[in-house]
Amino acid sequence: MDETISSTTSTAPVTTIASLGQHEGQTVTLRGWLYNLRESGKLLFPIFRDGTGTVQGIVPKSAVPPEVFERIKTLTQESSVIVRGKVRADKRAPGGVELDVEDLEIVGRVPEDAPFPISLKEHGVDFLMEHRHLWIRTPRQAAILRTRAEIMRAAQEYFDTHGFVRTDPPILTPAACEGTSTLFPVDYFGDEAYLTQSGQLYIESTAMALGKVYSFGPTFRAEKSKTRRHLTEFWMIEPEVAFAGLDDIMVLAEEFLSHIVQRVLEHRAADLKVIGRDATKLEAIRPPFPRVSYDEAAKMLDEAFKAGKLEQEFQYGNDFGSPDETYISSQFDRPVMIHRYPADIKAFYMEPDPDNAKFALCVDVLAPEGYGEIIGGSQRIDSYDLLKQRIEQHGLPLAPFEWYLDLRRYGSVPHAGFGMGIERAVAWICGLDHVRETIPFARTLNRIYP
RNA sequence: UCCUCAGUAGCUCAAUGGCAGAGCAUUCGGCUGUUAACCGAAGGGUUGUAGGUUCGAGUCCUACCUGAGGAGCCA
Repeated sequence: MDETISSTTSTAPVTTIASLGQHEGQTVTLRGWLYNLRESGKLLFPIFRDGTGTVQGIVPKSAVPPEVFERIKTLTQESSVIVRGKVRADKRAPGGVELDVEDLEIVGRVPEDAPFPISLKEHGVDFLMEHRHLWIRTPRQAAILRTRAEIMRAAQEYFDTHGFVRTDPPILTPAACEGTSTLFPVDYFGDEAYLTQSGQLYIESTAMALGKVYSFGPTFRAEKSKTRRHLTEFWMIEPEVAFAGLDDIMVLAEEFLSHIVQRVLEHRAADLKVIGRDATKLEAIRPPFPRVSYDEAAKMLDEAFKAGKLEQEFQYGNDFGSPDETYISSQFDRPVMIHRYPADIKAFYMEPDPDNAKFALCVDVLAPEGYGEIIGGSQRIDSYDLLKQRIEQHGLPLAPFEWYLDLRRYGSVPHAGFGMGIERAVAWICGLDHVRETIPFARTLNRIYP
């Protein structure tokens, strides 16, 4: 297919815009779309994009046949094209190179009376989300999606090279995992099933089979949350480790996050620049991360309130609110790990702190710059009796958890793990103000189109 | 679920209760180095919906719809 499409216009080798730097002085073929067209008299400046980047072409009227000049002059935004041209280094070009266009073939022409809806000027959120399928063509959105892919790749790479086996839990589940969040119900041949809100309970069982495991897939929350941090469908990567405690997974979390950030800095520096992300803030992301206990964090919030830096007084014993998290994370230049929350406000399966059973052996990792919680994890209860007791205390039925209790009947061991929300991590690493731009098609409270 | 804000041309926004406008996009014309190019011209409107107040409503009032930001809850 590619051969027939490119051969009609050009016999020059097909390449991508991102790799034009290696083709200086050569005549090449590009396949892509017209991003913008500027003109100055007998000079045309078409800007092409191909998914790897953008490059400006230059077309002097005297340099091409009249019909080619006219074809480019009347080209419409986002028409698809195959271009042949000579790569030339130019200091004026943002990417360092320009293309002296020799010939151009139109593959799919956008009609004048129905132009591409997304102009280079500003647009509102509603309009952009309604045209998300087209919005992702713009350089900034493409850069974000490439960075998301890099983050996902780096996350998997970390676990794959550290002895973890990927074991993905089911998406259709018979009951709530934690009994807290609101779930999406689906009809399962006449029975009610739910879309998973976390694969954790399942990977606890695969960890007992394989030692170190992780899962990576979509999760669903039907909460009516309407903020810059919430999606109803989001991706989570969750490691679970047998014979591990809270301290082990805190070390794991800081090394894991540092690896991801360093990979993005290595491989996606150009995209970070397009996005406008201050990379120096990311360069500080290396172990060790600060560790703050719930009690210490509560003290920080107390002092901040007294100093007038927080509007609302923190009530000891509660979970931190968004403004609280923002304040705490703003005190550090790298993610901060808050550990040992009160057991009452945490999930039923968390191991109590042996030093003080009021607290749970759990950790939340708050990203810097006010991005809030990106990781939540804990050591899991390994005692059969205690786990059973906790299920009952939380008013949950035992029957759906029998398989989960089996893990404590047959060779139970201390184990721990965490989950990282990919979209929040992407939002932080890219410096975005909303998670809706971190995923190709965001699912939010009020939007399921396109 | 609660609080706040917004809805006017395809898009982004103006318009003291008194003739509905600009920029971008589109079309036409000009310009040989433009960087969201620029300059000139043209076409483009049931002001979210339904009521109400008024001589007169885009503007004021009521209800509803839609969206956004935040709270709660969470990753």
